[in-house]
Amino acid sequence: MQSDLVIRALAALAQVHRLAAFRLLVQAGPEGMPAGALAQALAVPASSMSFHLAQLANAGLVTQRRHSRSIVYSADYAAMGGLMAYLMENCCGGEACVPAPSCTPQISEAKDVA
Amino acid sequence: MQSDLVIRALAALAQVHRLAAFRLLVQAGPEGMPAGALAQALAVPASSMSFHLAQLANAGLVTQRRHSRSIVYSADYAAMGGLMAYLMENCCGGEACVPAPSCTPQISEAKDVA
DNA sequence: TCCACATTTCTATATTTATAGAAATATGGA
DNA sequence: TCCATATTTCTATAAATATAGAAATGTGGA
Repeated sequence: MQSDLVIRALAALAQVHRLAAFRLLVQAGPEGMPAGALAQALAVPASSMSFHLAQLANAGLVTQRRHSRSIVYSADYAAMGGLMAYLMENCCGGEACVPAPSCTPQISEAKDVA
Repeated sequence: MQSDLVIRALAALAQVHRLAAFRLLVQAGPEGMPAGALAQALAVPASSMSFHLAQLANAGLVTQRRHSRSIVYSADYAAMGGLMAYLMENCCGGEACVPAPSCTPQISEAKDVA
């Protein structure tokens, strides 16, 4: 993960609605949630939610796939791990640091994660 | 760590100079670096560097202490850990997740970390 | 084909953030 | 006390971002 992407990822997360949406997706797991459900959960107009989801996607933090009329978003766990790794890099000059974390869920029934 | 602080921390890191400065501080360890050295390392005017450092401090990501004429900044490792923990919270619905990382350096000679 | 639904793209406006020079503040030494 | 250094605060300007209505797009059912 390079600097520019990291900046975009951090900027994407540094906004109330996007942070909330991302966390909902993180907690939802690989199955994800449709845009409308996110908009409703956060009480944000559809067009605004779309704007925010586009930024999360642009930063590589979420993926999207169409499921019938809905567009379902899922958190990209690898991207999240990469972001953390970048922030921790060479922590304390490389001494006594915990290795970068990762969250790799066992894919249960949602194998079609785009 | 609560939502508002997390937003501020993410926003603080989502800027080239601040991300670079923070990473320099992370790598510098508890000893930290004076504002001037950071400004020089990043080729940024002193007033701009000061502006950016103030935001990192406001987000709780760095601490500052005066050392003679210089003001020395250090990364706050606990804050960084807290930020990561927040992002990972309830990852995958709480299943099969790595515990939140932390970087707790063994304080060598810099015991005066404000 | 026509219509309802889910979402996005377009648009304009309001708000926030970055930038860096100049002036102000604090520290230490001559 | 006076001066040089290190940094911050003040200021104005430039640039990026958030907001949400309205219109456009894609999907599926009657």
